[in-house]
Amino acid sequence: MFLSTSHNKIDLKCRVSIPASYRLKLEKEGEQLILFKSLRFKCIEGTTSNRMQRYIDAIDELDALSDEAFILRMMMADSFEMKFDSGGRVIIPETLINFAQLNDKAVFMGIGESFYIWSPSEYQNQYNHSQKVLKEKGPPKLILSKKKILKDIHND
Amino acid sequence: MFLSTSHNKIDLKCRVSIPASYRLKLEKEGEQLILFKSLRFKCIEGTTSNRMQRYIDAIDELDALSDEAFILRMMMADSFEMKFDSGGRVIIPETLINFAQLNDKAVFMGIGESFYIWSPSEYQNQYNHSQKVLKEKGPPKLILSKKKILKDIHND
DNA sequence: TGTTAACCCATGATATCCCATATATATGTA
DNA sequence: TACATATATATGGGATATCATGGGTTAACA
Repeated sequence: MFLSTSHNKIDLKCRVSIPASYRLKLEKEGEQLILFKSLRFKCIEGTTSNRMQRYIDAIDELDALSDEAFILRMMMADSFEMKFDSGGRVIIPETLINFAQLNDKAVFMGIGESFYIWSPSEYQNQYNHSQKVLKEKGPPKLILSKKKILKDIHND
Repeated sequence: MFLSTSHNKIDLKCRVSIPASYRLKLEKEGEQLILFKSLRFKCIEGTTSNRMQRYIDAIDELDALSDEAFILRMMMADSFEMKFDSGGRVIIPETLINFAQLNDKAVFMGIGESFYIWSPSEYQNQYNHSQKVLKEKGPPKLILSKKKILKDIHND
């Protein structure tokens, strides 16, 4: 799983080190790393080629003119397969840099089957927001029920 | 998989570079590149010879006189097997250039098992549409088949 | 003989590779 | 605990290969 948070530097060549623990997961599973524009947030999302393949398979099962198919195709078009250099870095495509408004710092946030790459300021916004919700509404309930899990996956 | 988007130039000889990552996929799988008129959009569709073979096989499964079979045969008739030059370019057949109304620019849009070649303006339409849908309806919910999701939960 | 595809080589921009160094984490020792 | 050493990770920069593109020359063919 992709877990933990780390703040890494983006150098002048748009290179950034992917956290070693993320790399290890990919390596163990023999997976490629895919980066794409998040459908929900102003951030980059990273996941395995295997998981991306499942989205691709889903396209074939949809009506090609449906709204879902349009969005999924655009998601694929905004996806990139990453290659690591010997130091475990990747070059983040310009499209994604612009989309997530990244400068010289990237915040990696592991969320299980995928991870997010935020600009420090967007990350702070999201963090503050979640703290606020936590304070107002209390911790989420029923987090392990099957219903909730299905709902989460569908919203994913 | 075919992923990512790139804007390449069509020169005076109707040559255009196929994105290197697409070529790599074809090469790794020992596949030829097939281009044909999209059945649904004003664009060229590209895929592997293997996938095209599956379309052909599908015809045999259908009632020979059905509309579906007819449409698939029409698709075959306007399909072209591409040859690469030493620089990774192909010459796009005039029929396809006209069909997709291409001029001096081609937008390659990878969508997994295949890719589209759009004129910049048609691509922009497609992009705008998907952004509009995303904004109005939010990310698609039922994108992964239920069978797979249940299987994944049990495997977790 | 004219048209067009196939082949060849050139070039600027950029990604990839390689090696060096800095920082962080872990391990060992007093 | 304090400090030193070792190992893993993150970062910097220069050399080299690759990519997208342009243009010319030869080969195929009607």
